[in-house]
Amino acid sequence: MTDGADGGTGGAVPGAVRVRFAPSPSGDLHVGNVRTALYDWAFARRTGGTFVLRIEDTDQTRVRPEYIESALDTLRWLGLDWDEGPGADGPYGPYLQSERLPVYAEWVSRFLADGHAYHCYCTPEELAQRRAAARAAGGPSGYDGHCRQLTPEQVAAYQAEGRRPVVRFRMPAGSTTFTDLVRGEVTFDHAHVPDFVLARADGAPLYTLAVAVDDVLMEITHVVRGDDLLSSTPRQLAVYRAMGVPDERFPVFAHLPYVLGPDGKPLSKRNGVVSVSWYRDEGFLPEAMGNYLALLGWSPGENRELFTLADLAAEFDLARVNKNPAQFDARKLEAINGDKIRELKPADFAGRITPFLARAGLVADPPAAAQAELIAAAAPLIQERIGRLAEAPAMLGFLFTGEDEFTVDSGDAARAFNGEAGQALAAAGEVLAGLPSWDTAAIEAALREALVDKLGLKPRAAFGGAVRVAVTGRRVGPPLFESIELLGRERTLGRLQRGMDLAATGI
RNA sequence: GCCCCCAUCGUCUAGAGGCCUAGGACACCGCCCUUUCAAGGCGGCGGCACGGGUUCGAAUCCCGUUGGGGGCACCA
Repeated sequence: MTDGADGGTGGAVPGAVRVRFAPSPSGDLHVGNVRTALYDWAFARRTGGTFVLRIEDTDQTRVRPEYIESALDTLRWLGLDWDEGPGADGPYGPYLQSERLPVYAEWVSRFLADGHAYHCYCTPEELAQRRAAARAAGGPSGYDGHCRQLTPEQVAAYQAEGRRPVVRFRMPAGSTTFTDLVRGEVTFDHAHVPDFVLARADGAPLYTLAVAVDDVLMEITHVVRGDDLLSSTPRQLAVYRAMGVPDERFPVFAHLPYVLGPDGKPLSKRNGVVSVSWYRDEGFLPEAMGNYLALLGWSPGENRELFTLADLAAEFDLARVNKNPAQFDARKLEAINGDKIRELKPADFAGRITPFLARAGLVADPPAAAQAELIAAAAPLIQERIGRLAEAPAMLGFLFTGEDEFTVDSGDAARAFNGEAGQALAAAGEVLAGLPSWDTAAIEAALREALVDKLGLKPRAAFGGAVRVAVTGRRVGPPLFESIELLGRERTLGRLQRGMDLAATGI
């Protein structure tokens, strides 16, 4: 089907490839869905093809409209732009299956007319009963073809009972073999591919119909999707044939291995946090999420792990996709996130933590000019100290908190305000009060002389203990001297005094 | 039960018969650096699921076992 000279998986004819990502909006996109979207996108970009986004919202009982918007949001956030789809009209739209119902209805009646499909009057109870019996007998337990050749009398009888029929596809005998770009050659005997339902009794089309019809009509050339759909592939191929599509024009399939939850079990709501939007809210960068997810089943080789979306678009190759499932590991994600955070230009980083500071109520939204200035000055102090943007408020809160609201962490205070704390705080206050120039170097020199040289404190105790807790409220935070400079003399002295009071009263 | 898929350190992976006494990353543990915490540097721990073949030679090929996953829906 690709007539390019190399004919390989990574070098199809530019412009000829059409790949689609087809989420069902019945929940937030989880890391597995997004990994699939990422590979779809990367494959399209790598081959110079078209990336199509199609929303599979045929099941009105499970679909929620708000999930469509959140899915689009998540893809945009990651930087996965689509060439056709919602908000990007193309020649094959509409791209919401719920807006394509007449198309499916048309194919249902054609299949009914030409014998590729038939009405099935079996009730769910009857099916369940026969399924159980078939399984007990040790055979395949799919639909048994009960309604394949109903006589007009039988049909009349069922209708007289008030039964409403579903439409089933008449799966031909034989077997299906296809070459999966990830799995290799796969064969299914049709004894295990039962006649499946195309449309419900009320006429609503099912995935089995819509997916095949749309892939054909939208001229999709590559179906790159999750492994869970591998065994449904023979059904799609059979529908293509029924539609009259010649074999050589069938899309090529590539089934991606599962992404498992942190516990090694399949993803589900009960299985840890796997919603991508949750990670966005926690301060993971889209760059990190994209990089990490790409690594779940693919590798650029040569021990390289850090790369950009652009790199992925240039290098992604389905032939290098692993066959085995990958377990999601939030710690590795956070490690990569830390790397990506440190790669940011300081101004960029400041801009990224700002929304988190605003959400925490530390600055206005948008920040006042003075606040923005302070953010810009303070951001570099924590850029290599946090793994998630959401950690910024705790690290910088002391700078943005008014003196009447400022509090000291009681646990940290208990550990820091001991023995010589009062003495150290007093010495620090004294030397800082008379410091001629207020800058980091001068502050450091003065505190070193007062606390280390004169009081004999170890640097660790002098700068990691009482003074730090009194000034910043916590034992962990940005470097002390820079923090004091940014805080200013007046506020610093006030906090040292409060620290002395606390130390004296034994908190 | 029947069918299909998968199998390298705890996790993600490199590895496409000799380059492997299996490399990297995360995590973990030491040490160094150091104003807390990080970051960074150095080192350590740790794996080819098992059993048969094929081959001069197997993590790499074949078969089986075991284990895991998926399907057998009027979900996708």
